[in-house]
Amino acid sequence: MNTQFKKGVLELLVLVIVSEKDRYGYELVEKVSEIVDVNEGTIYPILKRLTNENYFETYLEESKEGPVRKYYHITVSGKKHCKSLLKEWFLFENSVSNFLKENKK
Amino acid sequence: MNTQFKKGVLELLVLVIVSEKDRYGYELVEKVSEIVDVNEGTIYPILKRLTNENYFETYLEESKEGPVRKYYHITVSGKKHCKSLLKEWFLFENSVSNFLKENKK
DNA sequence: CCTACTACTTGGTATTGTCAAGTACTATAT
DNA sequence: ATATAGTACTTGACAATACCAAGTAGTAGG
Repeated sequence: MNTQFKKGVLELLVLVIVSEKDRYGYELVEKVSEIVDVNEGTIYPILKRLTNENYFETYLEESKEGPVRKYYHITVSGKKHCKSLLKEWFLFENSVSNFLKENKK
Repeated sequence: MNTQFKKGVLELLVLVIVSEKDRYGYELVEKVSEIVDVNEGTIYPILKRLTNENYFETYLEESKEGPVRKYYHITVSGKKHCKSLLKEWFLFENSVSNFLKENKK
């Protein structure tokens, strides 16, 4: 799958998934992978970035199946950011796909 | 508009526009701008790249309204590339948008 | 001859994804 | 007890692509 298409979109997917409920990194990698192929080394930096930008807050929780998990919780600012990214994505996607569909004819 | 969303998509738009008929650079900048905001300095490097990869052939033609125009013509290999990128885009776009729409509920 | 529009080029920068390797914990089987 | 597999996270070097700004140059109109 074209790597470039994912740029920016992975951030949006992560935001939406964490919006739904708190998640830990490894879980996010799996969730996102169900939608598009993605690498661990891609998701963790996104989480770090979004946390630095105050879109996420984190806390630790022990697990019986392995090492401690770092959970991500979306902040108010994160929700706003998510909403505005969502809007932008649909605007973008619509204008691109409409153009492409028209030009296919 | 989110810069990152455009990554890879601009190449696809350029390929589709040139598929329809031969175009020169400046014209392409205008055409693409109708779909998504874009910079001159972004389109020209794409054209150079696609030409280097033998997806385009070029020829010069004089113009009455300004300097000589460099026209881009799509090659057989370019058409193939365009088709496969189109497929990838729709696969990608569909799985992302479907997920986002479901998660909005 | 000055300005605007057309047309293309180039160089430096920022962002983001990939790959590969490494650390470390738990559970299960040998 | 130890080797393996699965879970969980981190890091660093690298590649691709978009942006901005500036520069070159031709044509047309005031």
